[in-house]
Amino acid sequence: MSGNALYDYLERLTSLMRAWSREHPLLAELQPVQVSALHYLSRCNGYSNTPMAVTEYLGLTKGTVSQSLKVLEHKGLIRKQPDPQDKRSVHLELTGEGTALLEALTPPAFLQQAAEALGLRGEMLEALLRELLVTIQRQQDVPSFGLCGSCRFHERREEGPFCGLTRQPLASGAERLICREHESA
Amino acid sequence: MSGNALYDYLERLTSLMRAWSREHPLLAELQPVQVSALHYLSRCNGYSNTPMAVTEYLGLTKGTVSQSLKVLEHKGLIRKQPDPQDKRSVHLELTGEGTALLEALTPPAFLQQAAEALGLRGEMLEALLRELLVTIQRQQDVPSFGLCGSCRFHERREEGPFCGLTRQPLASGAERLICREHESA
DNA sequence: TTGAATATGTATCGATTCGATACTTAATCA
DNA sequence: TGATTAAGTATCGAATCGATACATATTCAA
Repeated sequence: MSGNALYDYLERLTSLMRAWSREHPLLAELQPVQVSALHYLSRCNGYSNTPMAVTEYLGLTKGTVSQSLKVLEHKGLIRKQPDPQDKRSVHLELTGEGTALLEALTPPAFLQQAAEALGLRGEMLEALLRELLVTIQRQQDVPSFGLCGSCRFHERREEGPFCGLTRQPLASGAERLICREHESA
Repeated sequence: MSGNALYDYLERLTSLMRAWSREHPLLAELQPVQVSALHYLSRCNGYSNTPMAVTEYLGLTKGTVSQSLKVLEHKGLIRKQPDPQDKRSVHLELTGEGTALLEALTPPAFLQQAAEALGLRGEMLEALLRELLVTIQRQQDVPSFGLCGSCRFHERREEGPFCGLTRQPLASGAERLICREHESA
C-alpha cells in the first residue's frame, strides 16, 4: 500500500508540470519532450550529448528522438557537430538562444517556491528522491546517468579530474555534468 | 540552486516511468495519458468522474480529453453513464476489464520495490512529497484534487461520513477517494 | 585483409495526442 | 422569457511516437 501513494503523488506532480508547461508563454511553442531533451543536453558532458544518449535518457526510440531533435535544430535551439573520431556520430550543443530559453524557465518557479517554503524539509525531500533514484537504478539495471564526479571511473589527480574509462583528462567543472557511461562507485 | 536538483530528479523519474510504461506488455497498446486518466478514474468519487474533472486533473483541454476517453471507451476499459440530474453531464466508470488492467500494473513494481527497500525513509519521502504538493496548491491557487476525508466540507456524523458542500451523506470508504471540489481544511 | 555483424543516425508511414475552433444541448440567471 | 454560461463532441492541422527500412561507418573474427 505504501508505494501506491508515492505513485499517486508522482502522477499528480506530472500533471502539474504539464499544466505549467502548457500555460507558460515561452513553452507554448515547445513540446514537453523537447524541453526534457533541452534540459538533458544542458546538463550532460561531451560523451553524452549524442542522439543515442538522449534516446536512452528519455526512454524512447532513436527514430522518434531523431525527429524531435530535427525540430529543435530547425528552431535554432541546438546545433549539430560531427564527431572527429567516429564519423557516424554527431554531438549536440545548445545555441545561445537555447541556453537563454532554458535559463529563463528552469527550474519551474512554482517548484522552486514550494521547495524554498519547505526549507530544511525541502532539502530532505531532495536527498530522499535522490536515494530513491539510486535504489531503482541498482535494482533494475537501468543506465544511471549519474554525475561524472560520483562515477567509479572518476579520478581526482593533481593536474585535475580524470576519466579512467576513456583515459582522458577532464575539464574542470566536468564533475557536475551527467555522463551516460556513469557507474556507481 | 536547491529547487534545481529537485527538478532534475523529477525529470529523471518521469523518463523512467515512460520507459517502464513502454516496455510493459500490458501497456504497450495504451498511451501514458490514457493510463493517467484510468488511474484518476479509479481513485475519484462520484462528483469527480466526469470528462471535465479529468480535463482539469490532467491539465489539458476538454476537446483533447474527449478524444482520449473515446479511445478508452472503444477499448472497453471505461463505460459512460448519463447524469440523472444534469442532462449535459456524463459519468465515467471503469469496466471490470479496466479495473483488472489497472490492478495488474499499479503501482509500478519498480517503484514499489524501491520504496520498500527504503523502509522508513520511503515513508518519509511519501510524506514530504505530499507536503510539497500541498504547498504548491496553496501557493498557486490550483485545484487541489485532495482526498474527500481531508476536505473542510467533510463531516463525520454518527450515521456516517457527510459532505457539507453537496449536503449529502457519503458512502463508507468515500473518505479515501479524490474529489474535484476538495478544499483544504 | 576481407567480410559479416553491429552501431549511429535518418526517412517514411500510420495511429495517436494535442490545441484551437466551432458547434449542440442543457442549465442558470437576470 | 431570453441571454449567458457550462458540458460535451466533432473536425482540422501540427507534432509525437513506434515500427520498419535504410545508408553509412565501425568492429571484430576468420
